[in-house]
Amino acid sequence: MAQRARKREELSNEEIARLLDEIGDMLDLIGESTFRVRAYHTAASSIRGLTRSVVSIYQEGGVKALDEIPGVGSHTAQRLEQLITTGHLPYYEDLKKKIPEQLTELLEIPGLGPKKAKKIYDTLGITTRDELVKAIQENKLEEIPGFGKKTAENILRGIRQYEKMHERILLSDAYPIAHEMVETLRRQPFVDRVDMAGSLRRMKETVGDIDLLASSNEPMRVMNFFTAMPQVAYTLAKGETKSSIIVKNGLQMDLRVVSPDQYGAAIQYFTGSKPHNIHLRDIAKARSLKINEYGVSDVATGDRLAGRTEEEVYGILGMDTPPPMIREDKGEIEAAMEHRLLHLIQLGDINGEFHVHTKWSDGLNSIEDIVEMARKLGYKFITISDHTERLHIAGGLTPEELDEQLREIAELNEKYGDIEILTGMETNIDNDGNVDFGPEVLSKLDVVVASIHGGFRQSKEHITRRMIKAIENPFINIIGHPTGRILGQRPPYDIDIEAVFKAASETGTFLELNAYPNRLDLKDDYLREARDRYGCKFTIDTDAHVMGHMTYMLYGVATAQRGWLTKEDVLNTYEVSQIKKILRQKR
DNA sequence: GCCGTTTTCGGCCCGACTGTTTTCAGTCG
Repeated sequence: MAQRARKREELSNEEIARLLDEIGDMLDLIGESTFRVRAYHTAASSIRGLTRSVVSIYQEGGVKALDEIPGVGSHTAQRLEQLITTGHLPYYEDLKKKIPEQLTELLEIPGLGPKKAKKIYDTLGITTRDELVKAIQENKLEEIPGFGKKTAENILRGIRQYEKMHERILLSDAYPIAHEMVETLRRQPFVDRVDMAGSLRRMKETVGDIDLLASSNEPMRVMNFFTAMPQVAYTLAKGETKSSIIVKNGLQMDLRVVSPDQYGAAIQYFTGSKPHNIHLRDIAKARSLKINEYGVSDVATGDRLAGRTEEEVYGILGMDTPPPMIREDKGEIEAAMEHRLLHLIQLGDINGEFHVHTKWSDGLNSIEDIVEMARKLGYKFITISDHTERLHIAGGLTPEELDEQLREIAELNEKYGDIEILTGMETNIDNDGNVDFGPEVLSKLDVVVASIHGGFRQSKEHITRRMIKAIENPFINIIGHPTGRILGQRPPYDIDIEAVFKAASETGTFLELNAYPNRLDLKDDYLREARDRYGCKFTIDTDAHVMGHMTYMLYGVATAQRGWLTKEDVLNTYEVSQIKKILRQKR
């Protein structure tokens, strides 16, 4: 009994979201109303964005509180209650009996949707990708009415593409490629404007593909150029306004071309997100307006009213223009309507950072290299924060080595008049919540970052206790990468994040937004919640181990923007004298 | 299934491209 109760308690938001997504897919396969299908996916997506666990929301506020989650209505609320209290969901289990186990996996193949998947299953009894590949190779698929050789080929290619990279790729892997492509297109005389669009322009931590938008009076020339570039592996679709290619590393890249006077409407449309656009269209509709990628028009007269610039499109709806990074339909539309959008932090606001490694521990550069890089970035300060001794694998510093390092930093501070080098360390939070050094060592430093580097599988209570003990340590200023996730590799450790926010806020401990592209930890939703509900303050740090990593600040700031952070929320934007004063206040 | 400045019922964003189709369904974003 205790075992079952414990199991139920551990039901995570991600598990619940996956279950709802799966229900949506199954309903799609049996031909249910697309609106009902969408409702399940919307609910799943909404739950993924929550900072509080659905289980605790239910425990505190019951079904009513569940119903208040956006996109979750009374039906789903009741189903969630059933799931939470009994550990079972008969509705889901009944659906599973109707639909073969792996059939929903076929929906993940690009180019294969619910209708075709169902038809393939009904006629050939196929439920897995392997069976599907075999059927295509034996030319069985093209015999199905409505299918042909081309369809079979496309599905096979879709399967290969899926197998090659069904995971989303890191922003930092897509961004430079897209940037180069934009620059190349921009140089062509027949191209008017080009920009990144989609999740890339919104700077999401991972992206599924690369969306580009161009304007031109000669769209076909743009498309011919685009699909003939040397990077193209093959062309998925090519038209006058839209083309899709797969580039040689397996990434999909879509290019849309519109005429110059439609650019604003198009960049708005193709930036998304989808929920943001759907909400926007809803508002337009209520005002008898129609928005598409070519402009905003009056439904009654058909007159085109806006579309040249993005500001025009939002303006005609009575809204300010929300920055792309927050267009997720998480309140930004209401804020834009009421002219209360925040002025978000900008890359140029960053005066320096607090978490950089050198070859004193596991970094590759000298302190001086790092300082030179910081000057190149226009920083007013930089912090050297190497690992400490008990993190052996990272060549952590002993107290004696630290003293030596402090002497070197003092010399460099003499040498450079235009930048200040702060002394620091990234110390390890051990299994009991203690760190390597005591006050006699820590008090020598300007900044102490403390992070968890092991024991990821400990219980939620244990990890939370460790973390809070570190937060309560008067010498610890910053908690490094607070959830420990590595995108695409390791989930966050199980921690009571709200307790962490609360303790950090109460003690004046900063939470790091680690800008390293596979961390971006804290993530966007957490940043916003920590600031709005608990009044937390943050630092943005690259955790650079090579000086080139320091340019990752770009991704950190973008994530901060996605978390609605302003300059005031982030310590890096303050003057050095203020920073030193603020850091001393905790001791 | 969700939701409310037309609505507690009746809507639900909108258009491009492809393929197997003689007029459109399926898929995608």
